[in-house]
Amino acid sequence: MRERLSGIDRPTIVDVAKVADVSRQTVSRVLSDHPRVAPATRRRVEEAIENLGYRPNRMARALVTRTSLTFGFAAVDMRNSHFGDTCSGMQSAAREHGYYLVVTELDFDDDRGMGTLETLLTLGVDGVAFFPSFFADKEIELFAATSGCPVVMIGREAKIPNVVSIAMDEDRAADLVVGHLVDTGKRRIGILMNEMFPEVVHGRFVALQRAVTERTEVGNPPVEAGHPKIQQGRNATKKLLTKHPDVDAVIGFNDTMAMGALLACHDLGLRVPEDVAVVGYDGISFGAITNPPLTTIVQDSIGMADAAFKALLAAVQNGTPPDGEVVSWQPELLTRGST
Amino acid sequence: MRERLSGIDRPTIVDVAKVADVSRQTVSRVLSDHPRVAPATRRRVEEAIENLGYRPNRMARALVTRTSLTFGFAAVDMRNSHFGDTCSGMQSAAREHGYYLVVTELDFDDDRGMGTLETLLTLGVDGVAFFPSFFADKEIELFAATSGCPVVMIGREAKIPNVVSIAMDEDRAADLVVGHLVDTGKRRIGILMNEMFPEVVHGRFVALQRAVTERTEVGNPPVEAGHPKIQQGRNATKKLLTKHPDVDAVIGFNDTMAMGALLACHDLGLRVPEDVAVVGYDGISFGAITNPPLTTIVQDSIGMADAAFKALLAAVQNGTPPDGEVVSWQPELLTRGST
DNA sequence: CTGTTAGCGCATTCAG
DNA sequence: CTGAATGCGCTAACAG
Repeated sequence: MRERLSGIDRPTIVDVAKVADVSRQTVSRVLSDHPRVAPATRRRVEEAIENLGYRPNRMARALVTRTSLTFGFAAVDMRNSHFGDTCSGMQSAAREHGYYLVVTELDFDDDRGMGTLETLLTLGVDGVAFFPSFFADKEIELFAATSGCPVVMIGREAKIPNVVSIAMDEDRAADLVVGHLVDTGKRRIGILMNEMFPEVVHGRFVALQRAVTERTEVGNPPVEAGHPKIQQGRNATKKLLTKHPDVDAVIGFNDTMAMGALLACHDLGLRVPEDVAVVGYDGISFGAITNPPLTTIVQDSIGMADAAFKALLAAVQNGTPPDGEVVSWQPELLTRGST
Repeated sequence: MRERLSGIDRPTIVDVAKVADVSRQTVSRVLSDHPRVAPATRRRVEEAIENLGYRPNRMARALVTRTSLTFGFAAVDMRNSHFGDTCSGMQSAAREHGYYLVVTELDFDDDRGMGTLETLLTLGVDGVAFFPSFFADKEIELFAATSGCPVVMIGREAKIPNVVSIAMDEDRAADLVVGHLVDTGKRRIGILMNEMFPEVVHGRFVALQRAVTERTEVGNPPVEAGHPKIQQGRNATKKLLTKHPDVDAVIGFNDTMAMGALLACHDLGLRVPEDVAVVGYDGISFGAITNPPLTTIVQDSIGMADAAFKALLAAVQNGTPPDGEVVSWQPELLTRGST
């Protein structure tokens, strides 16, 4: 037997069979809880498994069953709380159902990430869930068509064949945010946009623009863009407030940018929320400790993760790929000191 | 051919061979960049691959080569910045070297996580890196002995056979923190400990206790424990400061707990750092936006991730398992407004 | 209830 | 330079 590079070889089903003095097939039956195995035989096999420290090789199993009980998950940055929460949520859901989650990060600089999703496929996952970030709808459609497994997209509301889309209701979120700002007396609202992923940003941007136009007297809101990070949010806010000194409220694409806005206001000697109100999106836990604490749109990451897993599971169990279904999720406004 | 549950079947090497009118082996040679393939043949095969959208099945390949070009990574919570940064760092390192990282979260409530590491193995990874969190040294030793692949542990300094340990120099970190506090005039230092993972905590705790005892006049420092979260840090700090009103500095097990300490001081009407100084561990980015900004011990997550990957790669390439090596990493103190 | 045969998709011998 | 056989570890289908 060729040895693994690492030295020690793990026992195989044959080793177990030999020790238990049965055929491989019987061992296989014990492993899969097949009913028709004599109790005594079963015991012998289980003992052998225990003694040898045997663990079935899931790759070999998947090769023949064409099912790995594994789903893939991908996002650009697991440390981003919304992505991370969703990832954790899917891990839990998967575990509960005897599934396993293979997680990988998408790299914008690399191959724009599509190759990473492909690699996930070659690893034999039964389905894929991911945050589309910088992918175009067309790319996703092509991927889904050739993937040979169910595909779930989280965070963008788009009707794509063979893809289930799970996303927050951006219109509702925008109405909540803008409505709240207007209710608290704000009249000139600026927006901090994410320049990194135009595709995903689009829905949120359009919704915000509509809500601002509808609910305030000034037409199109002033916009600055930057990467969705604290420092970039800070810089973008400074530019925004310098160009438009009448702005009395800033909406950040996400909480991180909004945190930057908080810092920018401090830099410029503006009081929050008296001079400028600040709102973010996501509801990350660190929003509670900023000064003042951040008002934000909370997405139900866990609920969405659960829905994503269920969609994948249903598709696998029914043997039918998903069909352009869109699952809409309701946002909530968490009001804190920054507004 | 049996169909996948999901319907569409992905093309195999045989399909490519048929289209290119060659044998499977020739396709295999093209895939592995074997030199002795006629240019014309190679072109035909490459075209067929392109047209069919063929991607090699890594499971089948791993089964015969006994190498998956995949490493496993596990930690309790990817959203924890230090874990997340390390994970990202390993992803990058892996990508650069043609490797792939399979990430999974350890679940304390489940099986205390060891089963999760086992599952990683059954997935066919060539090596495993993980944060030991709640694992005992003995458990890890057993796992490493039977894993059949190199094992790297990050975040605990322990000499375990067949395991490379990559960890921060806790003594040095403790000296930096306590030295700094003493230098700024603090005399009565309290500690916020992590009650969740006694094993990993131990090293940091012992180091801090020693440093405090050595550098201040009061002997053993007062300690409160809680989960490594903001609210738990807040509660623990309140208890600590109520029981010991003379405490003028609080060291948090990590930044999150230290943030809780900041809130607790605010709750109690204490000024930071005048009345009570606060220090954390990790150097997470949100530490920059607290009020006041958090002084913290910064670990070089990326560097450690790189070292972990390199250790795994070296072990695989040399065909020898690691042998209880301990790689020590130097901490740095990032001084900000909270001290 | 248990064993035998066949083959999942691929790479590694060994022949031509 | 290319093809045919063999087997990685496992399960499905069929015998008995």
